[in-house]
Amino acid sequence: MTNTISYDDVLENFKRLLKSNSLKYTTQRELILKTIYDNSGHFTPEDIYNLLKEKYPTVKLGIATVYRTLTLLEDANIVSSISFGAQGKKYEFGLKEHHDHLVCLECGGIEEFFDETIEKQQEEIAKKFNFKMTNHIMKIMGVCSACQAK
Amino acid sequence: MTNTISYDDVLENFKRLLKSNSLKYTTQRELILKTIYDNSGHFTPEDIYNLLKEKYPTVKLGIATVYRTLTLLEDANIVSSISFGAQGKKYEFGLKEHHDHLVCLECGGIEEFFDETIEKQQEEIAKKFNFKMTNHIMKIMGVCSACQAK
DNA sequence: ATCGATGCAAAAGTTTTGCATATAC
DNA sequence: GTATATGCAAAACTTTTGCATCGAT
Repeated sequence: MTNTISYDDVLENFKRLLKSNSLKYTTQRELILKTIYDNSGHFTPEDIYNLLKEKYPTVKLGIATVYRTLTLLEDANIVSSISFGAQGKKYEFGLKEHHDHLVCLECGGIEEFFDETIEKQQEEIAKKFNFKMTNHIMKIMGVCSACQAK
Repeated sequence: MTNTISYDDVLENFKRLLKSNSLKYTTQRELILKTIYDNSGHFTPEDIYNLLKEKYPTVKLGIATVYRTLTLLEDANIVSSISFGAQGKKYEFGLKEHHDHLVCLECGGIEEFFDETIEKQQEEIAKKFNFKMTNHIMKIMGVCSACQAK
């Protein structure tokens, strides 16, 4: 699923956000944001930490900073988190087109999809329960095409 | 959402399961199962531990047993677990009619619903992706009717 | 009497916090 | 120069495991 916004725009927005909150623009914050933007996957804080350690061995980085930055980015609605069962909480770039997930129980892989019928029906349900919907999550669990073939 | 089976039947099935696997029927296992059956809510392992400690102060019980029993019950498809965001993994009785969840972000309350259109559409999506669906989860997050009125 | 279950405490894993230092502004 | 961010290590949680003992069969 493609991102709806270019990285330059994301970065500019992020800088503006930092400035308006008297927060500082640091190398660590930029790299964490870039990692989540570039990789279409879904990452745990530790995944991101390891990826960055490997890719930029010279940059000083602590796991605490990853946690702190993810919280910051989530509050700013730049990334979103989602719990994938036993695997724990994962983060993904939040400014994609809205989509839901197919989670493979064999390989842990995640595919994304979007379905108009389901989107509409969710609104109907919220209305029926007089529920003010801010977000929704739908996950289909099973065995992906590739793993069935194994 | 009502349970589709009486507690007596649940207990009988559980005893049969234990027997056929050379496992033992213990007070702790029965109390944990009963707690999940009786309370329509969604519990963390610690919730269950605290509830039982309070209700049956004389029964010896360790948190490890709660974890072990929940794993056992989940493997046997008697309870099911679901991750509710930051709140971590929660367990609920699994032999209810199938349903999905409305999660209130204000009060943490959970309402259940069932929608035929969504069920059908999920099967369509799985088919489209050649995905062998074993389970699915859908959560609508927002503010419940009661909290909007506050 | 046997074999699995339990509680406890230790260990492993994950996330948060305090603090001295480093860095952006 | 000042205020915030960072890394590190310690602390706080959550979940799992090893082991001696207990209890169901």
